[in-house]
Amino acid sequence: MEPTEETPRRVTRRRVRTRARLLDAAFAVFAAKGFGRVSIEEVCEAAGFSRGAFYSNFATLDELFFALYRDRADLIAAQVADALAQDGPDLDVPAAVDRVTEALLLDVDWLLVKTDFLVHAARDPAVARTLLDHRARLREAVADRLLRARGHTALPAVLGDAEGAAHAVVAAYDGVTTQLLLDRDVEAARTWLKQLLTALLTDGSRTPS
Amino acid sequence: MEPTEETPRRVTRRRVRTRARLLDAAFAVFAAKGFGRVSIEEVCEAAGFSRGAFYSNFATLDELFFALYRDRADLIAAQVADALAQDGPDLDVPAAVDRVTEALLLDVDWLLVKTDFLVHAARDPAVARTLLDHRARLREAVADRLLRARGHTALPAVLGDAEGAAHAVVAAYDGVTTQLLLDRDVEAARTWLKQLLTALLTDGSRTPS
DNA sequence: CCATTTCGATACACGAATGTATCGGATACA
DNA sequence: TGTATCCGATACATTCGTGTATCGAAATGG
Repeated sequence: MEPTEETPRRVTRRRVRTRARLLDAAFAVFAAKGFGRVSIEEVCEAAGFSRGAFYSNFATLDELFFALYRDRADLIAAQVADALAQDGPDLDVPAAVDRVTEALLLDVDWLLVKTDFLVHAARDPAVARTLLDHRARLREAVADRLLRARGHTALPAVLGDAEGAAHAVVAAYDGVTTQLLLDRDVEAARTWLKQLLTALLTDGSRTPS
Repeated sequence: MEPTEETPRRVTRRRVRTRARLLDAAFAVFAAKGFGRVSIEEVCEAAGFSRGAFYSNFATLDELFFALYRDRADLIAAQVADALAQDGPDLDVPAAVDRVTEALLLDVDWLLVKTDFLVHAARDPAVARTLLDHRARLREAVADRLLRARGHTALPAVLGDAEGAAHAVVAAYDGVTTQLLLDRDVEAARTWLKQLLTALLTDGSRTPS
């Protein structure tokens, strides 16, 4: 199953542009109808192409989906890394929590597609491994950040080391995401996530604001 | 769109049995392949029926899916309610946490189907409302339970009232579920959920065991 | 035990989506 | 600008799933 690079065929400008247009259109269509209910033709139509364009760039809809996820996930990961590294080596956790929250809960459409991908991965061990790796990297970044903040803010309490705390952060994010998918209230989700993270990352004996 | 009960047609024994067999088969097939990738015929084949049986009992695959979710969700809800009401009016939270955790994270297949349903609901406001109601009831049960335990165990710290704490419990459950779908490690998920809930529901200044 | 109703199997027609093969126009490069 | 290559459109064959109509058998109730 080698998807896209067997013979490293010459990448023309036109090719990358149509590929990008296909991916963008696919994102919109997937978000609107769900991966399971989308046909190749719908994606092409949304992109303003015929199926010929699709088969010239991808072998199957799954392959496109995978590429789509990969691109966007990398983008989000970069944004989060940015938000984490924003301030200098010394800092307070609450501010970082704010920034990360904004970055993570930006776009409901992305959450929809991401969840579709999760469902996909849950039944394909190879895909699952990819997703697990992404998550592990995210946790690592968070853990590093928490270690850097050690001493400035109260340490997590019952969760063990920084790695455990990072695990909790990701779990909180996933949990809030689920609710957000149902009620579509981004603002509520953000404040709620901030609250949860605060509860998890600061000593319970100290009540903030 | 009246699904099953227009004329309250006589429910024969045979009918309920085949309906049950169809639902069971559907559960297995949905869990294995995902709702989006399953055809009516596959379900019938798995149940040992022909498509005639299906169309005699359901109008569409969505309708079957909905019925399936409803049945199982009610069942789980009852189990959780049981686990919550288990001990008398006085009690410690940790024990309840243990029991609820066992009830909630029992079967990965169910989590798979439930997530499929979530994806479904995320794009259909009517279905979303149903799911939100389920979740609201669950939260309510948890909140009641927490209120009953008030005074016996340290109150939640930064989450506000019992309702807020219940919200956090559900979020933790959802978060752990996501990870479990990927690594399929039920035991790890259980201990991890217990840990999270403990962190959320007990005063952070007290380190358990 | 018979008559009637109900249920599920079978057969058929239809529509939708897929994949492929071919062709014409655009693009890159000299 | 000319030419060779690449790419996307079009047309076609095929498969797959759906929905319906009909029929025989089993179950129900008197």
